Parts: sequence; C-alpha cells; structure tokens
Amino acid sequence: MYNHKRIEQKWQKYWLDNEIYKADNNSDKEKFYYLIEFPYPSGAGLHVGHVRSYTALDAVSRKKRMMGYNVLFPIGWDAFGSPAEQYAIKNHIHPSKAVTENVKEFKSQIQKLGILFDWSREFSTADKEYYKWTQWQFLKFFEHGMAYKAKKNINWCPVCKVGLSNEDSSGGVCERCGSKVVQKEKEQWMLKMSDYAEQLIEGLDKTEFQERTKTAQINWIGKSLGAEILFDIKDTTDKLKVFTTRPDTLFGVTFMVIAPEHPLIKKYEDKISNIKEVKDYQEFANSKTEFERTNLVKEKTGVKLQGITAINPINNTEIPVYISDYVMMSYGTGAIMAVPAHDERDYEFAKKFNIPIIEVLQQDENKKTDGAMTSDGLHINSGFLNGLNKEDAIKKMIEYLEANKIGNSKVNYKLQDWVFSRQRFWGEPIPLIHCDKCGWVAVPYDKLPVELPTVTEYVPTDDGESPLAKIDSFVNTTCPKCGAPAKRETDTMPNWAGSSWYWLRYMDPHNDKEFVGKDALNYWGMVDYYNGGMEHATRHLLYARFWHRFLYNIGLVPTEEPFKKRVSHGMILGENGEKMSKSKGNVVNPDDMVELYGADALRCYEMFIGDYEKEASWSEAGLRGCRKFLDRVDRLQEKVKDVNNYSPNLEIIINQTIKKVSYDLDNMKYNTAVSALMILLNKMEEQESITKKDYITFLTLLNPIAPHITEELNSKFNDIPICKSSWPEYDENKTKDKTISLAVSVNGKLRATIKVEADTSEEELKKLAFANENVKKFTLDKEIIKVIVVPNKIVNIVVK
RNA sequence: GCCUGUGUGAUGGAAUUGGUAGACGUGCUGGACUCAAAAUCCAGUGAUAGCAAUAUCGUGUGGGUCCGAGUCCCACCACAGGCACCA
Repeated sequence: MYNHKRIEQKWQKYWLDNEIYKADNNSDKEKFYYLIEFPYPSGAGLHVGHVRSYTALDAVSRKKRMMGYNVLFPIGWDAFGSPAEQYAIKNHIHPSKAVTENVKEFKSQIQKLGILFDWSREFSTADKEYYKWTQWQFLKFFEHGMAYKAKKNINWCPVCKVGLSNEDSSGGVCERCGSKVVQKEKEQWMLKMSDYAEQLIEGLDKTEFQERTKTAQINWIGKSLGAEILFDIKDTTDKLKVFTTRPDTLFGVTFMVIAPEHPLIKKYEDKISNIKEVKDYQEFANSKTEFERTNLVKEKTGVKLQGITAINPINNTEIPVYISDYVMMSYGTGAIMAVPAHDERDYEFAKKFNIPIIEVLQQDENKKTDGAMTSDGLHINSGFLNGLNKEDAIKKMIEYLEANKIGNSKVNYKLQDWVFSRQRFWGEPIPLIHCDKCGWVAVPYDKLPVELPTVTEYVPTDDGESPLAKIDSFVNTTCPKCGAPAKRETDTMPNWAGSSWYWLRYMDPHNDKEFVGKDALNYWGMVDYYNGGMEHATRHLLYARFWHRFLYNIGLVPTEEPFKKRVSHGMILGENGEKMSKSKGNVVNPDDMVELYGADALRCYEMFIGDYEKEASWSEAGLRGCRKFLDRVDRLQEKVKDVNNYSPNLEIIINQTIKKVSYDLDNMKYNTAVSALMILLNKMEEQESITKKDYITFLTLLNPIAPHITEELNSKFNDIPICKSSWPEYDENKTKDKTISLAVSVNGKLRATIKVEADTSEEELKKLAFANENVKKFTLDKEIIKVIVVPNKIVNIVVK
C-alpha cells in the first residue's frame, strides 16, 4: 500500500508551483474550452456528485494539454442566492462573509482532489468587479427596449412576509413555515425573452447538445402553428380574437371561453347582467396559486357572460361566451373558440354546462363512447370543407379566413418573458433610478457598479419589498438626467443573472475596461464542452442562451450560441439506491473517502462507477476495488526492466489500449477506459518482466484519471513528469491480433470456436469450420443450404 | 395525457453499432500463505441436466424481419426524468 497522503500533497504542490493549470490568452496553440457549471458555495461543502463531473472534465483537460492544446478549464462561484441571505438575517452578518468562508472550504476540498482548475481566473458573481458588468449588460437590455416593468403575480407567504420562488412554494405551501402560499400582485422587471423564441429553437441547430436536452428546450419553448380568428361581438363594433390550432373545426364551435382576467369584461361591465357572479368568479380564480390551478383542480368551473354574444364568422351563428380559468390570459389571445366534439377540455366544459355538441369530423371505428374525438377524420357538417382531411382542411380554412379578412395563420409560443426582479437583498441591484419627472432612468455606465450596502441588519418589510427598501442611504439619490431627488430601484436580479454570462468572463476575468476583451472573445469562441446537471437543461441553459444571443444581436459577442456541446453527468445515489440526503443518512462525504483511500482511488472509482450520463449507486466496496487496482499498479514497478521498447508480448495490447483509452476519453466513456487499463494491467502482471516503456506508457494513459500516483511512479523511471510530456500515440497496424478465435455456428447456433490466423481466406475458413468435430455432428447428414463467412468474425452454416 | 430515456447474472455495468451475450469491477465459493486473522496470490461463479465432452434455455413481455437480434420493426408492460387545462 502506497502512502497516498504524502504523494498527493507532493504533486498537488508541484502542479500549482509550475502553473500547469494555467490557460494562456496569447497562445499560438489551438484552444479548447471545458466548462463545468460553477457551484453554489453552500455550507454543506462538496458532494460526491461534484467530484464526478469535475474529475471527468479534469481528466479530459489533462489529456488535451498533453496533446498540445491550450486548455481553458476555469471555476468560479455562483454566490448570490437565498440560503446565504437567510443565514445572514439570522446571524446578523453580511452574507459575503459567509460566502467567503464557504468558498475557502470548497476550494481546499477541490484542490485535495487534484482537479486543475485555472485558479488565476477564479471569481464570484458577488464580486463587485463582476456584478458591475452584470449590471452593465442589464442596462444594454434596458437600452434596447428589452426590459420593461409589468404587474405579475408572485407567490407570497403571508406569515414570513416574503415572496417565494416556485421551488420554495412547491405544493402550494411555504417551504420554511408551512403556511399556505397566496398570490400577490407586484410590479416586476421583465426581459423580453419571448421575442427570442424562434431564435432559441433555430440556434439549437448550431449546437451538438444531446437529443434529450434539445427536446426539453423545444418543449419548453412550446411552438404551435395555428390561426387567429376574429368573432364579432353582437351589438358592438368590437371583435373577439381567438387562437386555435384547429381552424378547420370552426363549423363545430358551440361556445367561447375567455380568461378570467380578459379585458373585455371590464369594458362591457354594463352590458353583463350577471356582473356580480362574474366578479366573484374572477376573485375565486385569482386566489388560486399556480399549483392549485394546474395540479389540483381538474373539474371545469366557469360562468356564462349574460348579455354578451359572439357571432361565428363562418356561418353567422350566435355563440355564448363564458369565462373559465382553464383559459390562460398569458397564452395566445386569452380567448378560445370551443369545439366540444373534438377537444377533451371543451367537451368536459360543455357536458357540465349543458352546451350543444356539433360533430364536424367523421368518427373512426375505435371511437370512444364518451369524450371528444381528437384524432384525424374526414370533415362533415362543414360546408366547403366536407370530405377533406385535417391537413387539407386547415390549409383551405386559413385561405378562406385571410381572403375574407376574418383571420390569419399564426404561430404561438409557450415561452414567456423572464421575470427579472426579486424582492431580496442578496443579489445584483438593478441599476435603475425612478424620477417623478423623467420616469425610469439608467444609472450612467461610469457610475457602475451600484453596490450593495454593507450593513449587517436587514429588516424584512411588511409589503414584500426588498429589505433594501428600508435602507434610506441606498434608496435616496438624485436623478441622473435632471438632478431632482429620486429613488433607486430596490429589487435585485434573480440568481440566474450571474450565471447567464460567466463563461464569457472566464475568458478575460481581470478586464476593468470591458466585460470581456474582443481578442479574448475571438480566441476562445464557443465553450467546447459544457457539463452540467439535467435539472438545468431548460431554465439555466435557456436563460444563458437567450442572454448570449442578445449580446450577439447587438454586436458584443462573435458567436450566436455560447456552447457547442452539452454533457450531463448522472446523479450519484446513496448505497441504498436512493438520492443522498441528510435525513436518509446516506450521504457520502468526499473528504472522508480521500482521507481513507486517496484522491486517485476516489477519482478512479467515480469514473468507473458506470455510464457517465446515467445515475449510479455508491458502493464503498467498489471504491476499495479501485484502490486495490492502484496498489497493483504500484507493485508492478518491481517488474520493470530498463528497456526503451515495448515488450514483444505486450506491443499489440498496448497499442490497442492507447487507441481505446484515447477514444473513450474523447467520448466521455470513462468506465470502459478504466476497464481497458485494468485489462492491460492483468496482462502485464502475467509477464515475467515488463519494460520501462511499457510501464511509462501505462502510467501516462492512467494519468488523467489518477494523476498523483502515476506521476510519482513515473518519476522513478522518467525525468520528465507526465504533465509535461505528450499523450502516447499508437500504430494502427499494431492494434490487430495475429490469431483470432473464430465462431462457427450452424443455423445461427454457436457450435465451436476455432483459433485461426488473422485474415485467413474465406475458403480456408470454410474448410476449417467443416473440419471441426462438433460442427460435423450438426452438418454431416444434413443438406447444406448456404455458408456465410464474415472474415475474422464468424462462419455460419445453414443446413436443412 | 404528451415528450424523452431506460429495462442484461447476486450486484455496478460491458458488448467494436446486426456477428462468440455477461468484458472489467464488486460480492460469493473453494484453495495457497499464516498459530490465526487481515492483506496478497491461484481457481471457480447466468440457469437446468450431466462425472465429463456437451446439450437445452437465457438480455422486461408477446409477435415479426434476417443465415444470424441485447442491438432493427410492430404491440404491450414496468421504472425514471421533463412538460402539462398551452387552445
């Protein structure tokens, strides 16, 4: 057993002293940019899940460096956020203090693992040198009309008197105090992300994300093709506009539904005879939280608008209008035409309110006895559409609508604008000032950053404003335009803001003139590999792509998309197969594992644990197995003879292993890379002796995964450390075995395996196959129909 | 409900993309070394039958294509993740 503590300390110091980790901004070499999602420095410290992804990218960046690339592999800290804020309120300290302590702990844990992040580029999103530029970029959005203020409902805990994120209010209950969350209307800053829906879909073509990531994003954006149709409102000059994906069913409309918040109600208050009932319903709908509205209540509710009647433009039929919360103001036009015969929701509503149902599509054979028929079918009761299928009927209807100016084709997206305000203090202040005369005015660029005050007492307000609103010295200022007294915006940016451009800052982290220098942007270009959790496949990744695309559109960055490849590591579960959590008592602390088995063994195990992209259960026995493997590598040094060639016995398998490990590391197949090295080790142990070159090559191949012990062993035979030498190359001609075990099957069933020389002719293989005793048993008195020969693989004899 | 994945020994997982299923690791069994244990080393380990050679079965289930299917096609079942009254 080697002493891992001594060896690991020694080499970690060597790498730091020699700045092996450093990326160079003025290099002639080809660049490669690896990125991990920067961690939130929580008090809980590093998780074995962090170790998995950090090791994976550390391994490939070590390999790429040996291959002569200028590798950028940076880290920073996503330091704003509510846990640090809670902690600060409770303990009356400034959150930056808690963050600093946690960062120190994280950093030391990471360094003990031998991960070579470029520490010269480290920063935190809460550094004012960084958030200055976050604010600067926000002002670019503001300047280009991409930021606006709007009333939005937020989740509100009436007991804690605080706005909650959807995550903190899941189940309709406040995560902290358990009381019922209600909706509260607040003015919020919004970014016009919905304008970018199409660009965010198209941009995916320029990336190499996995299919599952792409589809998650496409679903989230939710593009749908359809039409807008105008319905006259009887006895008025107004029209009611609806969006539908099935304009072909217009002849089947028997009622309409508008969202409870639809402006039409306010406008025709006087015409609506049951206005009291309507208003009660509006209030009822508004009191529901997002959770109740989407998850609990499936039974349709609603109220008919007495006195309001719409006219179907296709046949001038009078149509009743209802309000119901199954129609959302935020999607489409906030109004629908209901076709109960062919839409499940409309059907339920019609049943409940006894509304007639008109079928306009022929039923297929397997029609349901109860419910709407939503599949395709030939049109009936539909005038000029009769006999057409769905596709043709939609086309024809849209032509008709456009010709008669009662509608048009239309694309809609589910993607909404980004609510960019938080009523919190531990975030980037939004750099805007409100002046009674001039309205919202940007803080001048040369006055950035708008710094967070350094007080340590934060008093929550009663009305849901940010605690910053109580700090007069922060709030009161003068208007940059007219000089009159004015007030600062007290909302801060969401946690997603700082993480929406951090990969750009890594390219040029100390620039105090620009958010990133042009040369750095052009040199580093796109992130080549971006590793992160599947849980960020929609939100963070969409925000980041949106932000970057905006910067591109206004000419600040050279690429449309920020990330070329996205890879996601699977979660590491506890030994019992459940998610690690304190309450389940199955949390594994990486520090303990490093202490007991060493960083190399931990790294090696986490790479070997299974398919990198899939989740895997922790097994300490498996970790011990990897330590055993490294101990065997250590013991192998006793067999080394001072020879500078490969052993003849090992030459082929070494060439095969170089090829395999190179391919596997490039393709994130770490588990099979480790396995290939184990196979090679087994082979080497069988030998009487091995050569120096055999051993050094083996150590170099293992080095990206287990860097410390391999450097130590290498140093006994080689003056050049592995981190300064180059990645081994293989000779394709020497990767082919000389003898092959050939499978012989009869009617597809394996009957024998025979040893043959590589590239034996087909004729010869046939002969050898038929000569085998066991094969004879199955072929002798049978009729041979045909013989299939796949050279170097298999001979299959078909008999009758 | 829709979308995306995944189902392989006791167990984590391999399988060069249609060509010898179970590599490699863990666990287990037996043996060597030891007074004994640990560590280490050697052998075995999908199921059934057989002393054995070998045979039959076997990659969630049922069908299909093919000389040949874990891999391709159809139907279904289970689990995981994402979206969800989105018109």
